[in-house]
Amino acid sequence: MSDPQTRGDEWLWGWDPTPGIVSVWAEGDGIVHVWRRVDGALVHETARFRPWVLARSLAGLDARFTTRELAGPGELRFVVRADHLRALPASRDDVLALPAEEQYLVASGRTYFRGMRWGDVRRMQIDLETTGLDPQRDRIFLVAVRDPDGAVEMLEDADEAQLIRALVERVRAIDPDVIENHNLHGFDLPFLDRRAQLLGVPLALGRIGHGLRQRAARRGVAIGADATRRVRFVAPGRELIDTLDAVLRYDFATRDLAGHGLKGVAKHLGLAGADREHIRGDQIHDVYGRDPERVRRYARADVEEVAAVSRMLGGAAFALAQMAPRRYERLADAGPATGVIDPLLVRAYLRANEALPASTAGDGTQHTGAALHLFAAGVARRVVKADVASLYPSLMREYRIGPTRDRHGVLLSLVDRLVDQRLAAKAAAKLAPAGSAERHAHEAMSAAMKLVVNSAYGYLGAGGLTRFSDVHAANEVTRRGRETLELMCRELAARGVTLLEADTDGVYFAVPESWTVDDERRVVAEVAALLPPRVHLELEGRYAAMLSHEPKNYALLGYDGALTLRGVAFRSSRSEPFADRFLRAAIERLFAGDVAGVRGVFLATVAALRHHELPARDVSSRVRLSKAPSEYLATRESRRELPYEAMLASGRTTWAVGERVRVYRTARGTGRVIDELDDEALDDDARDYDADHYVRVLRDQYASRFSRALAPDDFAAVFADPDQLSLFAPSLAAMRPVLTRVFESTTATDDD
DNA sequence: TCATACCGGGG
DNA sequence: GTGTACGGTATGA
Repeated sequence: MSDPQTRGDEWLWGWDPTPGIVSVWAEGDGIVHVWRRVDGALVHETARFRPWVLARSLAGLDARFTTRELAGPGELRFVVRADHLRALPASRDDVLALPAEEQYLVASGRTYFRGMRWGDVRRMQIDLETTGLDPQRDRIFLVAVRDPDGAVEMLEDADEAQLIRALVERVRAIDPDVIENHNLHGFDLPFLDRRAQLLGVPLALGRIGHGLRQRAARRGVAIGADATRRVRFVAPGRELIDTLDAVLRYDFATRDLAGHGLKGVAKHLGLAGADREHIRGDQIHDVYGRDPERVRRYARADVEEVAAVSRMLGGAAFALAQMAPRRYERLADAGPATGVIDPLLVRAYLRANEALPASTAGDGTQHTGAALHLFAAGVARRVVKADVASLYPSLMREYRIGPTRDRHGVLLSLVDRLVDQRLAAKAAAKLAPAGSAERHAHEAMSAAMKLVVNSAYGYLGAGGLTRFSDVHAANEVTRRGRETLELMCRELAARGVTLLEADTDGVYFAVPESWTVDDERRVVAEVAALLPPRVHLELEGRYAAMLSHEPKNYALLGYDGALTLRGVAFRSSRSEPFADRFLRAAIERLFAGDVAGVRGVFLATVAALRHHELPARDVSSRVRLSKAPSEYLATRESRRELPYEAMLASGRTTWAVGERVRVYRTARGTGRVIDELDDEALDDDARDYDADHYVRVLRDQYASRFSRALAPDDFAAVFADPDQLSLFAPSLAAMRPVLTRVFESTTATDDD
């Protein structure tokens, strides 16, 4: 038995040093194909392995099997082997049967990409341009391909079958380890597969075999009639990577993306060219007919942006594949708990010759969530946000909270190691030159480690899904979390701050007028010193003012004047443009202490509505049509609904379910549709909207966001009808925003 | 009004 | 032989 240090390393990285594995493929027959990059060249090796499963008992099993009994109290204690996977039982409650290539990786201790850098992997990008989104009806007319060295080529052919053959030929000639695109698994591959099938063209995109295989995947596409069965495609010998998965993971950590589409993401990350060609999706084929060069520029930009997004964000999955015993493409879309941590634990227990627990449904214990407090509502000045980074994993490490059935403490060992090695990776990244491959590699490793560390708590709470899940341990983590948050709040309050809102791992508070930045830092540091050593409280942000409305619904004013609105009360895609502008302008006045100014904004908005000074677009809202025309007509007599009435009144009698339109209410009580795409429509703007209705909307749905910020009488005066202006005008100048303490507001949020 | 189910993307 | 989260929106009772 090896020493604890080595053992812990093996749990995290495996043990077999074979370098350069870029793809693994195994069937049930005990033959495994391994493709490796050796000094840049591709080597294809095959090896034998004996398929195996873990079983609770040997009852009913044939004498042809070989078996081995594992130690410890776990239920899954017999390793059963056979010449072919077919002869072994499939996965069920009392049997663990991994996919064939994972059996090989777990047993051998090999992983992908040892000794490789992210840039060493040969990655090709492909992007289909089609006449529409439905492969049953639409067709492919162009494919952009980018080879691993950056050369871009357009494949075009009016004969779609020829076009698909040309694509397959290019893939085989370039022979990449990885094929990438944005939404590859959600669009390109299913579309390509369907078209190839309809046209009878073999889709031999892999390194062996003649067509694509499928694997079950929650976030795959529905194939055939059974919509509950979702799959992703597999090309043996290559890894099919969807940059959308990398983007989702990235945004999960940073939460700074407005959307996950390729164009927006590339722009956000600074990867888009200044003259990037844009064409609206439904016009691409039309434009191709008139101006094919433009579509080529567009498709070229797509594959180049995919390559750039992948280079920047794809390193994290690459790093995960150096740790966990699964195919790279599965680690790229796996959930971190079931998809990364569980395989690591399985490998660790088998390495220790230790039996695994059977999956259990849990004992019915409820999972309790984090704490959420609203202490005060209204307007506060000099606001500080302090929070604990990675609170839950820190608590798990501090109090040694792990799954009861994890006798060897593998999960905590993994978390300890990952936290330490992540700090090392972060430090190494800082030392490497900006933009260098080394820095990228260290940052990617750090991102991958963070992903796993932060999901360790989720692993505990995922009752039934993860092998070692333990709701009691998860509850102990959240209990410690609530305790920590309460301690933070109590100690901050004792140092003279005004608590505003606290949620899970962070707290907003206001400091006295006389305080300097150093005073703010000092109290945070003092309170941080009272927390357990591994729990690090930090000053996360400073704001000039905060309008606290409801839990998780607030507005913040930065010291740079930037206004941030959070929560449904302040931002909604359905809100009318005039109302959005009203909210921002009025909140700005409020933060300036200018209550008369708030009324001014209100009065100006009311007047603009009543005098029809605003274009109809400003009062319109974006809605989704969820009923088909026939559906709506069936219920129209009993219940009239504005969006559909607006469509009918605008002469639109047909529409597609799911279509989004801008509508507004007209004075005659029906509605009208605004053509969003047609800027000219502004010119013949009838401005026939129902002004009184929109004044009511303004007062009831938007002015109400100020109810906590003003004393009740003041609130009534500020948002009173314009006719009453003279009554209240003299007192407006004396009014001040208020902050009110809220009592009994503590909740433990329910999550599951 | 409130709870819950579903979506995010691609042409 | 699969399973994130999160915040928003659309839906049903």
